[in-house]
Amino acid sequence: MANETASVKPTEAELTLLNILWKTGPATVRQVHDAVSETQKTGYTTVLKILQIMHEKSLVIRDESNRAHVYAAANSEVQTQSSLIKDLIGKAFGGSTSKLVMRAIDESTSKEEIKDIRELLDSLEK
Amino acid sequence: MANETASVKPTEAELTLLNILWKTGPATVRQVHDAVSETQKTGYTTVLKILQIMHEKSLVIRDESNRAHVYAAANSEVQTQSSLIKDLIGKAFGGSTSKLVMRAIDESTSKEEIKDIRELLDSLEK
DNA sequence: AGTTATTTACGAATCTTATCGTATCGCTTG
DNA sequence: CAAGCGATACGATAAGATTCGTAAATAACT
Repeated sequence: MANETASVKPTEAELTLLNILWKTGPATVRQVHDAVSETQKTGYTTVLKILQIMHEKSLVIRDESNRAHVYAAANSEVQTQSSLIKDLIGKAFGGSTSKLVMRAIDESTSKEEIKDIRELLDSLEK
Repeated sequence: MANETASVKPTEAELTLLNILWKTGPATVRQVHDAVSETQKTGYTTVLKILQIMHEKSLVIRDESNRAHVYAAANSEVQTQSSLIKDLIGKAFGGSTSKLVMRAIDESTSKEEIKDIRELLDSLEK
């Protein structure tokens, strides 16, 4: 029972490319490469290869109707974030969401952020 | 400037062993292997090897005074959890703690956990 | 002491990630 | 049409993770 949708965990390099795709929307290899090049030095074919592998894993979908294929993230940013968090909660927090949250929030969390979180709690309890 | 202390990110298998060491305290390879065997089938030498590698990476310390070396986690569970969360926040949440927290808390979070989190927020605002 | 059991050390085999070079394909343009 | 440019495909390489078998060392037992 191979999972076709949300189960594949992106690697670090893959997550970098996904972040770009979520931000810019569907993009060609060149566009992704240009974007990633602003912060890293990575070869064009490296980006191409990673996108091809991501396509095999169904982490991205691609439109091949033009010569330059257009790639897009297969899952939403929210979906992926949720799955990454669940993974971490399971592996490092004994399955306890509150433990993770308590560890995430610390002195450096701003009052603004605390307010946001409190409002979320309020809305959940209804 | 190689980091001697908190910077090495444990792999999945390593995290499994760390969880055991945090729970039981310092332990021999056999004890760790017995513990891990309750939920997985893993060879004794596999556990040994991973612990040796973790020792090279300074993820664990070991006492070699007896024939059966005694391993212990080099960093506390809290330290490691914090560092794993920071890592995830940086890579998948654009550096925003509140985004992570809001994604972590969902319908499945129990009232009990929500209460715990709320108390933490209260204590932080003082 | 000699045999057995336990442990560490070493290294091989496999898999995955990450990175690129080279080849090739298909347009575009002179 | 031929040459060149921009793209994909393919394969090679190197490093890290994971697994385990075998050998060697040490302790324990009869």
